[in-house]
Amino acid sequence: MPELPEVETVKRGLANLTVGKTIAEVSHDWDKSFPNTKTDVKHFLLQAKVTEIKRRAKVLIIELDTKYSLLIHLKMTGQLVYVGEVKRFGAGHPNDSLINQLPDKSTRVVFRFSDNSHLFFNDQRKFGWIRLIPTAEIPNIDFMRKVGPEPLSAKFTSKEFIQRVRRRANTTIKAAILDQTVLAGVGNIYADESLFAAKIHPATRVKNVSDRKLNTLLKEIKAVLQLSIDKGGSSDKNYVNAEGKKGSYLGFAKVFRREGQACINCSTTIEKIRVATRGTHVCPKCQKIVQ
DNA sequence: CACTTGACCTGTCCGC
DNA sequence: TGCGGACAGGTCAAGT
Repeated sequence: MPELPEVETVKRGLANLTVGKTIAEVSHDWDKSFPNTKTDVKHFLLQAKVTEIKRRAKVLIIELDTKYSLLIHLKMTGQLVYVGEVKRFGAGHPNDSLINQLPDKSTRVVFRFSDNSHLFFNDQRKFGWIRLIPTAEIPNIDFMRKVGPEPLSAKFTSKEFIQRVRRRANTTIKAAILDQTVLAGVGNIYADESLFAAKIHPATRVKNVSDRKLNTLLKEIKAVLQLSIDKGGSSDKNYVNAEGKKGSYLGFAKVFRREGQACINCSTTIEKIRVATRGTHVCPKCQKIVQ
C-alpha cells in the first residue's frame, strides 16, 4: 500500500514525466475524487503548467504555474500512472501491459496534457482524493500543521523522535509509529519491518520501551524506508509507480506477509497477530513484549 | 487530552 | 457453483 517509499517513488517518476507539461483536459467520474474542492475544477486546471512535484508524508503535491497545487492522497489502492503514448495491442497480446489498458474501471480522474500524453488516477477502493488549493495555503491546512517530521530528514534527530513517541506513553509502540502526527510516512508494512529489525514487539507499550530501543527503532525505520525507496517500493496488490510498474521491496521483507515461514534470525515460525487493529507480523522469539 | 473504534469502499478469498 | 462474511489498510470523525 502506498506509504512513504511508494509515494516517493511516484513523485520521482512524475517529476521526470510531467514537469513542464500543460493540462489540456480533465475528466472525472466520481465527485469524491475532488472532495472539498471548488466544483469548477476544470476552470482552475485547464492551461495550467506543471512546475514541480513534491511529497510531504504520504501526500503528493503537484505544483502548477497558476499559484494553485493539486494535493493527492493515494490511501490504500490509489495509483497515478502516466502514459506517454497510447498503444493498444489488446488484452493478452505480448506487448500489452497495464498502461496500455487505461483507463479501466478503477480510473477516477484522467488528465490529458497538451502533447496528448495522459495521467490516470486509478483507485479501486475510492479512499484516495485530490484537492486543489492555493499553493501558498498548503502549510496552513490541518494536515500539514499536524503531520510529524519526515523520518529521512537529516534534521530529524533521535532526541526529537523519542520526545514525540513518548507523548503516546500508554499506547502500543506500533500504534505510536503509525500515528502520522508522531512522524510522517510509516504505514503497516514498514511499521512491522522496522519493529522486527529493532527486536521490539509491536504490542509493547511505549512506556515500557527504553530510550536505547527507541534510538535503534528510528535507525531501523530510516534504513527500511531507504531500502524500500531503492527497490521502488512495495507492491502488495495494487501499488505501481508512475510508469505502471511494480516495486520489489516485499522480496526483501523479513516479516511482512511471511507468517508461517521461518524467521531469518532464529528459524522460529513468523506469526500474524492483531495490534492496533492491524494485521501484524512478528517473530515471537526475537520480539518479546516487555511488561 | 489520550486513546480506541467505526466508517469510508471494492475485490478477493474462505467456508458452507 | 453461489453466497455470505471476513479481511485488506490510511485517515479522520466520533466515541469512551
